[in-house]
Amino acid sequence: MDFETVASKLKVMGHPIRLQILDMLRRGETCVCHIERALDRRQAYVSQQLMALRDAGLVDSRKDGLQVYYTLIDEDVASLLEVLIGPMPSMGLEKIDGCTCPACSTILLTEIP
Amino acid sequence: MDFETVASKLKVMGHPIRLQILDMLRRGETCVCHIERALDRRQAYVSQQLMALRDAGLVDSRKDGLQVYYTLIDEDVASLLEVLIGPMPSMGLEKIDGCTCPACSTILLTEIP
DNA sequence: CATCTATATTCAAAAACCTGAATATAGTTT
DNA sequence: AAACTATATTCAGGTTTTTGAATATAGATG
Repeated sequence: MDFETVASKLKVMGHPIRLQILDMLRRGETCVCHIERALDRRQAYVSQQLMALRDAGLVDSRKDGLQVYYTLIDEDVASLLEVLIGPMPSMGLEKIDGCTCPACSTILLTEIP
Repeated sequence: MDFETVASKLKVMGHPIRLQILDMLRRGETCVCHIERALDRRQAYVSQQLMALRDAGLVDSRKDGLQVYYTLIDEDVASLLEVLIGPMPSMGLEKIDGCTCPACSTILLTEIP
């Protein structure tokens, strides 16, 4: 892997929102709506950053019904984040209210008696 | 260390020439003339990139006579390069002919009988 | 001290990036 | 099929990066 390639990977990562998205993805596959809520950014904006990450080959996406789920596919990213940010936050996705994705609505249902 | 800070560090590293300079510095303290030759870039250009690295707090410089020597001071950088580029190239500076720095001229002298 | 050498800084124009706004698409539900 | 929902894409502007050219500085040397 030449310097040019490595540099462009670092460049894509060198953006606060994209970095935070990558950090979220460490927990595992995450849908767009979830990222949107967690970061409190408009949908189009999040989607743009996800596109950048996809174009750079750092993440991949999978469609399931209306939701689109993103995953880390670049092996270096996790190692880099480990160095820079520390160990991965607890495994599994954190629930966010206001988020309507399947993962989040599961507990919302159980919480409404 | 927040995402903003980490992102700006990655951003500075996300540049092919700066990345290559950082890679060179893994071998140890290196003078500007040496970097200049190794990368075959004009002096002013190299100096500009060194300034960027200095401003970002990744390297430090020390003046000795006419030469200025640069060193890695950010601990993360070495780890990141290890992940991205692989193990550090053989320790100690590689000699370059045409380079007039003390380290290089030592052998040049011994080579001229 | 005049000059040379190694390095640093300033400036400006072109290129690239960032992001908001508007709009498009694909799947879902009624 | 019409309306809705989640996500994607396009476009345009403003700002920042990038890099070449010119110039400045600090230390060495004659």
